[in-house]
Amino acid sequence: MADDLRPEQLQTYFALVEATALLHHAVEQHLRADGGLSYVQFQLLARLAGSAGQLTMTELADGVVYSRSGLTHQAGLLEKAGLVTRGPSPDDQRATLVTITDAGRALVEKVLPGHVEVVRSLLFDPLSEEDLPRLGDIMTRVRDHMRALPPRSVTTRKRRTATGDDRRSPS
Amino acid sequence: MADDLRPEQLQTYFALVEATALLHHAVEQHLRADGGLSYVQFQLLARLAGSAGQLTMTELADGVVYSRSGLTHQAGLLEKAGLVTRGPSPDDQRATLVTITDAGRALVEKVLPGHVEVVRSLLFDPLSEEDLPRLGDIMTRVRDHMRALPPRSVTTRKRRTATGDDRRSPS
DNA sequence: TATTGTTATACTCTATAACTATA
DNA sequence: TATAGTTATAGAGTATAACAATA
Repeated sequence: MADDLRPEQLQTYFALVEATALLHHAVEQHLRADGGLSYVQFQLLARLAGSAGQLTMTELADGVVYSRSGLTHQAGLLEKAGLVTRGPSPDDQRATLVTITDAGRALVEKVLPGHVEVVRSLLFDPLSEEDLPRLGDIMTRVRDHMRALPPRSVTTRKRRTATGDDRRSPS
Repeated sequence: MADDLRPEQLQTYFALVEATALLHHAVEQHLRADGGLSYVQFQLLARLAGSAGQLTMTELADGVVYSRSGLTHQAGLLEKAGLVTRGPSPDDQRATLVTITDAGRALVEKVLPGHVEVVRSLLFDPLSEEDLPRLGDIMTRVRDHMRALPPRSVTTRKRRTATGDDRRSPS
């Protein structure tokens, strides 16, 4: 299992993956139970609430969802729930402007305290005052590094599914 | 958006979430393209390869999957792909013993170098020699903290779906 | 009675491809 | 021609509940 990374690195990688998986899971649980939202949906709403209230689909997608259709789907769900509205953009006729509604803002505000509480109790509680800037600095650097590297879609090959049905039988 | 966490904490949280999301996505892309495996499937195989080659379903599930049926499903896929076998345990007649096959080991070994390369280039490249032990220490502490806290299932409420169909019409 | 695991089922998320329309 | 967005569709992942068998 220690192929090429030093044991130190491997251990760090595993700890990071497991910790963030647990955090993500806990946060999703809370958002679902407390607001009926998935994490992606929460991110979209939070982004809208933070950015003057309305964004175009492309702006909204950036960094949150990895495919156009995925965002269309999520935006549709949010719209159906009355949390956002969609309308044409005055600047660019091709663009769709997504606007957060009062209900959307209210939901974000309702959910936020609990969300923050989960994050604090799980992530920040075990950290010292020194850890915080270190972790922040490190992860910011890693994030910026990753943002810079791949042009957002990494080849998207044909998807051989080792575990998928081989479908050698005719039907 | 700065509800209760200090701006420093919020920024750290966001950086962590985005960086790990990007890392996770990149790793999944690679595993899928190079081995036809999801990340969960890879984790299961790697775990088996590391742990003497065979584990019971419950042991295997620990920390990887969050529901029994989910693991049964994944194990079924891996078995169908010839990467593991399942059989009764001699110790406990209720238990199912999952064993990695030669093909399973081979696949792990085939995929591992690329996996490691992705992790190195995305996560460790931008880190200094000092960052590594700091990150490792911090995330280990966070992980252990999280492992200790919740008994693995956090209430699992009724799941009100704000974005789901309200289904007020009698159907 | 508690635990291990499977089955059936349903739902959510995500992605690909084809398409429309504007720039 | 390139970009913005939608639609249709399909596939993968995960969870709940009901169940069978063993401890």
